[in-house]
Amino acid sequence: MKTKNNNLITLEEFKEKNYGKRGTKQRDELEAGYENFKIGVLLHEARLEKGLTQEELASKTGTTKSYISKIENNIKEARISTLQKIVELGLGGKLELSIKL
Amino acid sequence: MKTKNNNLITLEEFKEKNYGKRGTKQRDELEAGYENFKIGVLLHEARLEKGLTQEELASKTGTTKSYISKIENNIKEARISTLQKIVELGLGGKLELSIKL
DNA sequence: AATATGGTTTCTCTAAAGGACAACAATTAT
DNA sequence: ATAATTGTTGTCCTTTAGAGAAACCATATT
Repeated sequence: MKTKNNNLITLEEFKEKNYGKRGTKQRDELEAGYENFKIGVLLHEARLEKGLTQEELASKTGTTKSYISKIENNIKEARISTLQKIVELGLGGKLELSIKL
Repeated sequence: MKTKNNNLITLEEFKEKNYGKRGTKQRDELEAGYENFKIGVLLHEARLEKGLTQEELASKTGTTKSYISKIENNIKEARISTLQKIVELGLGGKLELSIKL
């Protein structure tokens, strides 16, 4: 039996790693949804929920795990169309975008 | 008195022009929210609500009206960060993004 | 007819970013 | 210890965003 979620870090660990502990400015802004888009967190979260590795997600989408990693860590800003592809083909989900006035 | 909304085409006209009349495949997909993001429509709609011209929106954002036009017509795919800038600085709104699983 | 306004389209150009590949680090299992 | 799995990071090449300016079209106004 193939063990899943072996080395998958938790969302909390991920957030702390990238944005610091709760209580710090950056982290609070993230939780509140302010600041720049942290699409990486969204994607990371969604991937965890599906129990997929970066590699699995990548292969489903025709991209690479390194690229997935960079998106999740906000090192690269993926195109909307690319995000869409990843979310739909890779996660079977839907990317939603709206403008609040 | 400066007349506003002179030559602003309506959203319906805009959609019909770019995606065809209601009942056509492409247009129906648009209305249903499927297919690629029609972020252009969202932006166009938001701009109309604010009663701004492309030029006004452009100058507030430090970009050009030709660029705004291209985004609205899905000729260029704006970066998320750029969209954010336009929505926040230009329209005083907020760009929202989410992943639905 | 001419002028003004709003929008579309075409062109050129360059700095920036997308995205792939491979090597690397870190954790866990054997 | 070592091998396997997951994720990160450095390098590299190619594509494109986005600026800038211009011409063009449509509609409305004088």
